[in-house]
Amino acid sequence: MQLTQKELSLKDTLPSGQCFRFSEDNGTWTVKSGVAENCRTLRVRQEDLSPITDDPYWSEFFDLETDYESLKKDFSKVSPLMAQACAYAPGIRILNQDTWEALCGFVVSQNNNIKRIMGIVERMCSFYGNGGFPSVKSLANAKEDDLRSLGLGFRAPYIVNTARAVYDGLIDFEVLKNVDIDEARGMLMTVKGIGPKVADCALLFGFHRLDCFPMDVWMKRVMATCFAGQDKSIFGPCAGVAQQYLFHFARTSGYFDEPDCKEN
DNA sequence: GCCCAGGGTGTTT
DNA sequence: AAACACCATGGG
Repeated sequence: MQLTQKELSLKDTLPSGQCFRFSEDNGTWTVKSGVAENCRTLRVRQEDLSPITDDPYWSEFFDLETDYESLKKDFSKVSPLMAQACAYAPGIRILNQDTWEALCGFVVSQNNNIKRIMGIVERMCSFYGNGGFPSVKSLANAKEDDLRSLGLGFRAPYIVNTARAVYDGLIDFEVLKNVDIDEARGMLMTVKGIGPKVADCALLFGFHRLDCFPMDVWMKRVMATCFAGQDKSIFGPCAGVAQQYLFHFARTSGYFDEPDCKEN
């Protein structure tokens, strides 16, 4: 399979707040995914994406099966701003990540910034995962003080709660994958420390539920400013994909620095 | 010093 | 149900 930068942009996809274990050095990207001994490492450059196209695991990770050209075409009809967001970074894709890693990572993300999230996750991987992401069991048995020493702060008990809920079977990924989206959301939110935003991010990036539409501070800004009185339904059944284009555009383009953009 | 960050919980109106 | 304080921590 041939891929162009328009179809997959590493620089627009990896640092767009979906995943927290990647780095870039002189054009070479390193991505890690998965728990402990099953952790995989990808090294790839934009000029040669064959390490992704030749490997089924990474092809799925970067969601190569979904037709993003078709989605962007439909999104662009919604409004000029949506069209602008699609054109701004057309190579964004929704990552299909390890479920547990995504869920846990977005518990870390709350009231936090992406740079610091990445540092915390990296320290968690060193401390508990021998370089891979910490297993459910290791975090279910973790001491809160250890987690606080890694920088988790008030999120420390939330991590333990989440891990225990999964370890004890209260949260069952196989069940969550097969139930209605609102039910899945509700089940995740029974954990103290998982609210609507974290649940939506986990479902979008860890369960590949493309209709989930996480509303963080940036998306609240976008919707209030440019889609007042409307909701995710205007973007159709894959609204979560539109959300990622809007999120990345809002956060990196500077467009929303001075809110004079009502009519778009 | 202040405000913010891919928020959530608990309490007060 | 909507508004608010509070939560740890580092960067601007």
